[in-house]
Amino acid sequence: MPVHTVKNASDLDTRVLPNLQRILLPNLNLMSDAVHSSVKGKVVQKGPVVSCRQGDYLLKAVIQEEDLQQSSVSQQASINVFFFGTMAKDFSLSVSQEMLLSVTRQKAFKFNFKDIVLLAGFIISKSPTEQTNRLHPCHLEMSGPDACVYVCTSAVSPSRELSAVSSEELLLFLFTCKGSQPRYTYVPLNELKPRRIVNVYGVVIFFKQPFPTKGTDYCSTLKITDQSNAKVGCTIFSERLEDHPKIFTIGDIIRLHRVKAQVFNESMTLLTSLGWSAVTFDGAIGSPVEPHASSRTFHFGEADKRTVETLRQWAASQPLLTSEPTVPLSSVQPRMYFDLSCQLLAKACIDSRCMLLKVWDGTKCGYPLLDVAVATDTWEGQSTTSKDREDMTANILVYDNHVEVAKTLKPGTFLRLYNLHAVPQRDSEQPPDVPSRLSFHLHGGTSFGRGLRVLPSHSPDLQPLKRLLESHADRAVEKEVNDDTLLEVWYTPPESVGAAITEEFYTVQTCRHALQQVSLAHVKRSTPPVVCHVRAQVRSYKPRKLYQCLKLFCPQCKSIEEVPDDGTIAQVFQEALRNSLPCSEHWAVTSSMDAPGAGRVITMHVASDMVLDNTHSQLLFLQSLTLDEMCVISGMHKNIVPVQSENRRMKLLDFSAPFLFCGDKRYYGCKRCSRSTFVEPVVSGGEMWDEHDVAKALGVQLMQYTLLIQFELQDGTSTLDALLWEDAEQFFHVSSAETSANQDLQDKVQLIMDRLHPPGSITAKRPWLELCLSAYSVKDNGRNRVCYQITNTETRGNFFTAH
DNA sequence: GATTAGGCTTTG
Repeated sequence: MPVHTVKNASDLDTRVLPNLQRILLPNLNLMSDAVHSSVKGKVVQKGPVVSCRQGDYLLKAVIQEEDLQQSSVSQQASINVFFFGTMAKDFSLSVSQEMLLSVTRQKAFKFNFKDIVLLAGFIISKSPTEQTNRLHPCHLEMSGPDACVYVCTSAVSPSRELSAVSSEELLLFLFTCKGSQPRYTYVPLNELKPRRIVNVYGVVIFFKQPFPTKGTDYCSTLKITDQSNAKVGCTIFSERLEDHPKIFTIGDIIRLHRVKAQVFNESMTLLTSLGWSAVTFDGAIGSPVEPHASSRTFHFGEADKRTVETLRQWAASQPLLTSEPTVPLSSVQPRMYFDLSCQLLAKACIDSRCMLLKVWDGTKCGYPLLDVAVATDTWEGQSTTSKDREDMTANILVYDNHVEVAKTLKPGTFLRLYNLHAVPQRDSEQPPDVPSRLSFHLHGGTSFGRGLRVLPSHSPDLQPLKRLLESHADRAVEKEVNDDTLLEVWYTPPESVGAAITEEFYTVQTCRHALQQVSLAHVKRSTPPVVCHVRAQVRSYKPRKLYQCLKLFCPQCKSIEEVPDDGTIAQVFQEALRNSLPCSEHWAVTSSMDAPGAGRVITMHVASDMVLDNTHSQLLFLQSLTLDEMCVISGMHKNIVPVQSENRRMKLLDFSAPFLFCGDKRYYGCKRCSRSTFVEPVVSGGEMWDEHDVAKALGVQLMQYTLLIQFELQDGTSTLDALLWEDAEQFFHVSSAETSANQDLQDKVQLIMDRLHPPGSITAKRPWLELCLSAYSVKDNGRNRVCYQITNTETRGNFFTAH
């Protein structure tokens, strides 16, 4: 009993469930044949998913008949629908409620951005609330195995009001709506109301590592605040440790979705509710706004980035929120409690309730350290011997609940230990003037945030520590100190040693070539054309600014162009304003309006064949508008072609600007292969046009978006420059065209590049990649040159998937 | 399937 989505509203009438009889809601009654019928309507109300008895879920919605004659009884046009079980959850995720937007200009009218649903397999029951809610005398229950829902989401469907709207009103409307509604609204922490399910942002002012509860879950407790200065405790329950928010330090920023406000001990608290999610960010101004997600899929966009940046700015001005820096070993004083960032060198089991961790942070403790005697064979990772390093390694006794986490650690991993205790161990025979040796304890329990956690290797606050450790490792190499442990640990890529805990990242070949792996030196000696399998690391890549990887490719003349930046495009629009004399085409209906406050007349042309169509599917030609205005309008309307006039005829803009705007997407024509003169578009009404149809109708050669990156690969035998181009979409699991308009996908590509080649990383830290390489010759100035391309390869790993 | 916990005034 699934919830299906369809693209076009017309599919609900024609393609979907053709064997069922549509009943108009006013005609529906208890005697109607529910088995062979369907109903259709817009979703005018959607309630939350609530859990009811027997562990079932329930969602109530109201749908309203659309296809009504004026005379219909309005009370019977809207009906309560109850969705049960997983269908309730699916429905809640797939469907949005009708949004009414009104524009006043002499008269008010409304536009309905709504989801339309087609329901079948329902049970018709008498509505017990007919008298109170004044809706349909029946309600529908969607619960049985035959229940199914088809949804057409976010269709801008012309209400009667809209179809009566003139072009001028449409233009005005488009200008009045500045973009679409935000996906989520966030409640300031001082405005929480009990029992409400909310989304919030906050700066972490206290946190505890997750600990097992007496129930089934782990529990994280934290306290957050925001610009309202309200301080709110949060309790997060989840069975899986990895689902808990990844908080590393006070001052980190957290975004919580679907948490429930509740009063406890007279203060407001937040509690995870059904479908909750948490995303955290580093709190430092200027560090990349990279989300650490607690769920595998989440939405993250420009608005989130701005919110995080604003919160960072605010937090920086609050002295109490700036995170206590971790204390290096060199600054540790006896008896203090402190947080330590370090690298694990070795570990040993003392007993079931105690483990010994040997760590270093590149600094030397000012106090003599206690050495804990452990049998050599109980160490994992080598116990140390070098006198030099003995002064720099600390032995940490980890107790009770922390043993569970400590057991999973692998030498080489970067760690943070919270509320570590420096305990002076006084030897009774020691003279009082001799300083006592320090030992370090991570006591049992989670009070004061006690605990330990693995730091991701790309964590910004790890970078100073890594530089320090790297310099020690380098010095050890220079001095040729025969101390393999240190070097081995340092040069073991955390990606492999810490794989189980931190992250996994690798590539796989998707081709069926049964090829033996060869070295890069071997590839270079081979005669093209040839396909090879190699194992290599990324030494460097370019362009480093990833938006520069996105190119335009003409399938006709094979040329590759940069994607013009907004400055260039805005310039083309400005120049076109000069050619704003009215033009008329016999095939178009033209209307004009004053641009608000700009002393300019904006003209809109619609192909006459399309005038009677659904406004959303029309191909619009707009003249005399700026790029900014175009961006606002294109967010609301599919298929807009910017035009200018020349000798009273309509003409396309220079091809440095997109010839077509479709929502967020922009499409370009090839300067060489497109007709510069305007071609009358051959249109037929009713269809939804895509960029290919529009290009064809206008005589434009459509440029394809493509990703192009040049890698410098290395494997110890040689280095080699290889392009990632034709199979780049497969490699990154994205579509180039979608990526051009979608911040999430751009972030995804960036995230993958950061895994392939972590910023600031040394060679040993970069992952080894299994790659399929194609070598081929190209003519370059009359000479043959060998080129290499990464083909048939895709990345795998737990990088986030945006949706 | 609900429940869990609700910092904290540390200690091997």
